[in-house]
Amino acid sequence: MLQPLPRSFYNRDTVSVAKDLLGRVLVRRIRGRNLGGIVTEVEAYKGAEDSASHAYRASTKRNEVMFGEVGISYIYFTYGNHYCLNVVAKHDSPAGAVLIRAAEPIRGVSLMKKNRARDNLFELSNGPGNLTKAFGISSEQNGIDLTRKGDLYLSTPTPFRKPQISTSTRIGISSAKNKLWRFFISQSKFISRTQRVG
DNA sequence: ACAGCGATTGACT
DNA sequence: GTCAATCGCTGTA
Repeated sequence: MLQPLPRSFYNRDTVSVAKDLLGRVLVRRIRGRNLGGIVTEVEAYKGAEDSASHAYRASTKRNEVMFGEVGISYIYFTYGNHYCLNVVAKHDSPAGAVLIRAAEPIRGVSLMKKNRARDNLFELSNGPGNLTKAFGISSEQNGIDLTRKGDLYLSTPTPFRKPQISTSTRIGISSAKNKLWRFFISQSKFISRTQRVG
């Protein structure tokens, strides 16, 4: 039985949580079917100290969960097309979240292929927008408590070995480009496209 | 009220 | 490699 990661897991520095999420499993239950994927790529976003973060300025309708309790999902809509999944994670700071950018599908692959209208295993959840589409995640899942064993949570697979981690700058941002807050499993083939260096 | 653009993607040259 | 799609958020008026 896979138990959700506890609240304390997310009550740490955002960057530490981001790295520690690599190799964990994302679980999604949708209409009685289960989907699962090993997290392979993440990015950390902080608050007032991070100009690339949605929480760089004050709390708004969109980013309010980033200022709230840790272990809660933060899902936003972007580029008129895509949803991105984050987990609120921070310690002694007002806001912070980890963007889940890619995963290796391990359960419910056929449904993911249907959701993505694609057959290639490596293209199902290789990017934040693709991942949410494969897992059937939209703004309806914003604000979910990921420490409860519900329709969406993160857990530790068995067996679990801490993966080797590569680091880089974050993708698609126009400020704070110097921060090395993107982390991914070294050599993984399940990484957002053209970003596999390392 | 409105212009500009984004934590992206897929199609195309 | 390059670029359009698409709409909600944000800053400015």
